[in-house]
Amino acid sequence: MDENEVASGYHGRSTPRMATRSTGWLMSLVAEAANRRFQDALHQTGITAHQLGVLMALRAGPHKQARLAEQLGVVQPVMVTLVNELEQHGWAHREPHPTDRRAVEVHLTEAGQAKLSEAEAVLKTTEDHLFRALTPQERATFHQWLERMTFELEETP
Amino acid sequence: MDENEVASGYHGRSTPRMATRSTGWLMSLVAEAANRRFQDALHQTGITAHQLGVLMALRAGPHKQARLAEQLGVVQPVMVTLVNELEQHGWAHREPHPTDRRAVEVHLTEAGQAKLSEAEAVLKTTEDHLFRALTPQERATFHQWLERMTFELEETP
DNA sequence: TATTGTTATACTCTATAACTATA
DNA sequence: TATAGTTATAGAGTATAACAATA
Repeated sequence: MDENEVASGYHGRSTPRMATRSTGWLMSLVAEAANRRFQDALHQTGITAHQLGVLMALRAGPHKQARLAEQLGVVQPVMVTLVNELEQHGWAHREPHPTDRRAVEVHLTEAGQAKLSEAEAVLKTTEDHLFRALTPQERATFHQWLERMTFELEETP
Repeated sequence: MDENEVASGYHGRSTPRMATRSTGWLMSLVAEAANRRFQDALHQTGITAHQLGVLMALRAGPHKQARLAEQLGVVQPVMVTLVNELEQHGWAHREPHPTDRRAVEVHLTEAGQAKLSEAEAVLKTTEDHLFRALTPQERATFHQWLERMTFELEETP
């Protein structure tokens, strides 16, 4: 990244210390590093972020595949692959839908629940490490500010 | 996104208000929205984030293509395409390297400088709008905390 | 022998189309 | 007519291989 870089949605690999770093650029940089760590941490448990997203949705109860795709913001063909993967790992399984014979109902298995707990524990550890530069109070304030920003983002796109 | 989602590097499209949102997940969410806005803003000026990154690097002076690729963290074939695009727009041009006959030297043109200024102005506006939920003081503190986090991230990967 | 630029190729992710079956 | 699931296909973005010219 060059010396006069500002927020651009683009991040180079090398990040020498420099004078001008806009807040938005910094945030993207940190978030990118965070996502990388989260994904690495998940990788060690053998699950992907997408797969984990499905397991999280399934914790609320069985879902139709189409509902899962809708909730997670992916198209149906992607969800087919995801549920296939979950079934191969034994973390979820398909059952015929009780009332709609077109649909399948995706269920969370016990192994899936265990993997879910494992993944979330790993993510919590990763997150604590990520925010270790902030005191608990600072981190709470940081969280509040992010909440405010998302609120505004949702109100006025 | 489901109700019990935590930081995972994955973000669904729909984001209903829910109880548990980890700080890391929130930050990724906001950063993702930020990047989307930055890219949309850039799109209106007709430049991509990657192209802008190259122009920013070129502001410090002419560069070899290989150095540009290195600095921006892309492989050389990608940089070939990027410089081609920049030349087509007239924002940069290749010249033979004065001492190394293998290399080309990429120069920023006046049109490139103008586009650079235009893009940065648009990004500044976008960023101000993005952080409008924070007071100037809060934003300054937010910035400091991010700086601290990046410092720690660089120290202990 | 290593580096520069380039082209060609492969791979990953995601998006779209098309099809069957049910509603 | 619309929806659910699936398969096949296409596209964007990125990574790798191979090459010629030069260091």
